[in-house]
Amino acid sequence: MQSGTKKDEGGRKPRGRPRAYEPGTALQQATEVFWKTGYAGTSLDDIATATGMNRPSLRAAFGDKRAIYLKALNAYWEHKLAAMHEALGGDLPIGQALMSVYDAALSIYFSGRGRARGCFVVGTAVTEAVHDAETRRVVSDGFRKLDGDFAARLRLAQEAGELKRCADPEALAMLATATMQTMAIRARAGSSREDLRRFAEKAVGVICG
Amino acid sequence: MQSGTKKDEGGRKPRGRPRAYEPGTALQQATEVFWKTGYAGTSLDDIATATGMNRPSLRAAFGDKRAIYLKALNAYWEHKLAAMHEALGGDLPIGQALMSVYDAALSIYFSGRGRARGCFVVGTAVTEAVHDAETRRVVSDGFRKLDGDFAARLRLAQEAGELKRCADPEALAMLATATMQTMAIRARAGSSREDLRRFAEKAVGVICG
DNA sequence: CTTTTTTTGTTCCACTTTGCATAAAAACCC
DNA sequence: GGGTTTTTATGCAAAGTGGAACAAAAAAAG
Repeated sequence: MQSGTKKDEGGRKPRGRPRAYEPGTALQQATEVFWKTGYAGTSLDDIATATGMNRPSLRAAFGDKRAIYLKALNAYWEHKLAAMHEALGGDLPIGQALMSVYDAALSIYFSGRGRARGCFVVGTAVTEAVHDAETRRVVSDGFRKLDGDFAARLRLAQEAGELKRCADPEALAMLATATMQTMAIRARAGSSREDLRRFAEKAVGVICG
Repeated sequence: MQSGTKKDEGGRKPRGRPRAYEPGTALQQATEVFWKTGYAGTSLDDIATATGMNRPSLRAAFGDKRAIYLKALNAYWEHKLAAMHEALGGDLPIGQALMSVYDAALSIYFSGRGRARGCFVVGTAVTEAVHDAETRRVVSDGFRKLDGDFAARLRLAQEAGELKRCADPEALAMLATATMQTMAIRARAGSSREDLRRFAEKAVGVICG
């Protein structure tokens, strides 16, 4: 059944009629729709239109609407956390490392055509988190990881003498996450990318101050 | 038509059959439902059940679904901003003033029965803000006012010597708003009230630091 | 070429949702 | 009490939504 990719990587093609879509691309297109109009505001017809698939194919590929959303949510977190991790990973000074994180975040928040959609999690999953336990778990796990990545990097900076001895890396990490979240919210509320970047610079100043 | 309250405050009762509901209460009950399941996730039947009204009465009283939501959103902002303003207004030291703001926010985020719903704006309106211009305007106006209130109070603190001379009140104000927003998000994602309050104390320490 | 396998595309069904139309009810005014 | 006004309550029609059934299509395997 849901055996993931049935593509035979060894060159041998699978047996039946070939798929008219690419699962990864289709999930990405589904994500775009959810991202813009939210989980409840998106219908399967909307997703079918966006992917070029029809509903039975959608169901066969990803399951029902909630399953599609959860797959989109997990894929988004994976992508986003990888981008954050990479931006934090270089050997830049802590302030520049944080700014590269926020620049990466802005690239995501202002991606796609049309109005900025901010963060997929903040903009859509947080709404569902109250009444959907699985979504709530995925959301909180993701933010926990984000806090953890920031905290680890900030501890490193503190050991390197870039931060005050009395600073609390865990608290600063949550503020770093908060900065990212407020940028996501404000992007969705209409703030310009330039304004948000200026704010990020000031926030980094306070955090590293 | 939509002349607002038709109640004759002078004691004389209005002409027709009396209303079986109180508009303010009904709007509050509608807010509760939207707060929990979001705009798109709430049907008029849900609202009718929550208010005890039937749909035609709902329509006559508040208009269609979007109109009900916008009224709920405006009423929420009014209440929330008043609470924030009042918490900031006392003559407490800046750190305590900020904490009383966050305590007031937590009271709202953890109000009602069942799981914490966080902030109505962050939890529901932000989702709609991308594709609904009016919602987007109301959301951004509210956050702008919040930033402004924080900034005014922080400027006062700076003049009183409670903050460093080099501090940037506008930037700190946005961080103060960000702190509130992250608390709203984390409340909805399942964080405990105690954890959030501890985080608020640390955030205040950084902001006033 | 036929069979088998897998996906596609059409169609249908049950349910929900919204808006409206219309009747019934409850109050005041004469 | 009868008429007027305003609200409540019931019901209906049209559109939307999610799910599933089924035949057609496309490819490999024999």
